[in-house]
Amino acid sequence: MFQVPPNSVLNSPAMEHFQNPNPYPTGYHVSEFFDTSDFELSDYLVVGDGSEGGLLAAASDNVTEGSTEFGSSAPRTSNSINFRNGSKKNKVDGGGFRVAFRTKSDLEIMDDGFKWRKYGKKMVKNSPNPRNYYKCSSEECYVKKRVERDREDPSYVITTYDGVHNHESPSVVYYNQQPLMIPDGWTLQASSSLSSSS
DNA sequence: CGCATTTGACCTGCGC
DNA sequence: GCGCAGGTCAAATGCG
Repeated sequence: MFQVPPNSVLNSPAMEHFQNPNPYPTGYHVSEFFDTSDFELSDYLVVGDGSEGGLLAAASDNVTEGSTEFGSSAPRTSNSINFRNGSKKNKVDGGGFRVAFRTKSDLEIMDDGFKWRKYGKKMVKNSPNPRNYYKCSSEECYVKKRVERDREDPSYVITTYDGVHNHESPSVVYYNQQPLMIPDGWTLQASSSLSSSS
């Protein structure tokens, strides 16, 4: 079931960006933007905001700062799967930050409220599973995401978002009309409190 | 027929 | 400078 993210992560500048203003509306947590009946959100990792070097925060028992792979015990090579800030090009498009999720799911395509266009697929070293590349199909929106299966446990899917949507999700209208539902174990913090607490 | 996906080629950065 | 690996492009293909 859901794990409670450490407050250090929730209060991080990147998470503030993540909750507000986009891609998700103020006050809602990301989990509410996935159909959680199909998968288990187990880990997530904010790996950079695109403006500073290095990791911003790491969450869950399996992720430690300095080891940017989710629960991997495999030795790292210089070019193994990594979530270094900026990756190889040291650049994050789409306005900003990068956040990665590790989710238990049979489905690699999850409806997060945005429309994505696949533009690439690549076999990556040290992993039997291909990595898929998607761009937001909205005009003037340059957010990208990468989706791949966890090589340690193929039942998990790792999704990495690059950037911030500059438009609202089609689902925002729907969610704004719904009563606020918070999954057990999650805390809800308004973005204003996040701002003032820093 | 239009649009999304596939997939091989190409580009770029990094380590040796 | 060279080779490797990740990321992107774009023509071909498939599907509704």
